[in-house]
Amino acid sequence: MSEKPATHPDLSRERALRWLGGAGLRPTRQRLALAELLVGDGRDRHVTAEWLFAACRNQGETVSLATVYNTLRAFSEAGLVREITVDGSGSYFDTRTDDHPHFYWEDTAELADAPTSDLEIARLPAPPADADIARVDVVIRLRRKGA
Amino acid sequence: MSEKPATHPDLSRERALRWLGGAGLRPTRQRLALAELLVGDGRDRHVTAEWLFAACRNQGETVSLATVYNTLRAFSEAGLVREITVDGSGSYFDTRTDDHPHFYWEDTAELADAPTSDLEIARLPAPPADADIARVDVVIRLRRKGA
DNA sequence: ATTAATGCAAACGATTTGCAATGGG
DNA sequence: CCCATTGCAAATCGTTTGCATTAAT
Repeated sequence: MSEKPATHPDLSRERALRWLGGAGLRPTRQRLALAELLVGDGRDRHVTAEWLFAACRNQGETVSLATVYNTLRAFSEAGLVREITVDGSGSYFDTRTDDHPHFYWEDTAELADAPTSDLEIARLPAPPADADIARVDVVIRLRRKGA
Repeated sequence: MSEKPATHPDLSRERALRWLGGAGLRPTRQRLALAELLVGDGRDRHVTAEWLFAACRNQGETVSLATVYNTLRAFSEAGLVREITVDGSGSYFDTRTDDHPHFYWEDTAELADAPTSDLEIARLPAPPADADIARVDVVIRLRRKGA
């Protein structure tokens, strides 16, 4: 219901534009709308395709669900977002693209950043000789107390 | 094509029987067949439903794919296996049910145990006050060198 | 103009479910 | 015998794709 933008609208648009431009992606109307929802306020975000689709429509923008999926894949391949799958049903897209731990609420299926500074992996298993580590995913599954 | 059982057939059957019994699950013909494939030789295993289905048929056992799925879910709920989802398409079932790190080969989509002893998490982010940690999933994604 | 991006609807693959048939305890 | 388990086929869910239309550069 709240129509108040989180930050100055022009700044949000500006950020989205730079974000797309930096990856060499054409700033179409729908990409811009999606990008604004993702990085408009500069905060990190974990969204599902469905969520983004709904959010976009709420702003009055017209986008098809297929385009949301295709766009998220494009963003992902361009390195703008990172795809994370935590349980079989649906994946999340994280605007923060470096290795960092996540909290996952099992009851609400919400994904959030865990404080990075508090994770310290002292020793990581050495990869087999013919392999490089592409990335390390750490998901801390949370259960509400007294559930 | 190899018809040679990995271990003594009776021992394998025996193990499967105890495994099911310990969880209070009725040892039907198909559950027994699946259980043998999973724990018959005492080694830890990471299987997909499709793999298990195929493996079962190769032994000449008749099982429906639906039953494989339902049975894996039953095993999972009984705490006999742990379900792991690493990327959107399909989940793995691990016969080892404690927290431990995994290697994931991005090119072949294979999941394997990473040497546990080599992982050391010095500090884990503290869970929010109203939450308990249900489990911690660590997946080390591997990319073949020079790919 | 040329080429890429969009939207729809149909296609998809993994998993689940309804329900009748079967089989353990 | 009774209730759990099975199997099949149809249903579901998230995601992708083919292709004609539209919009960027």
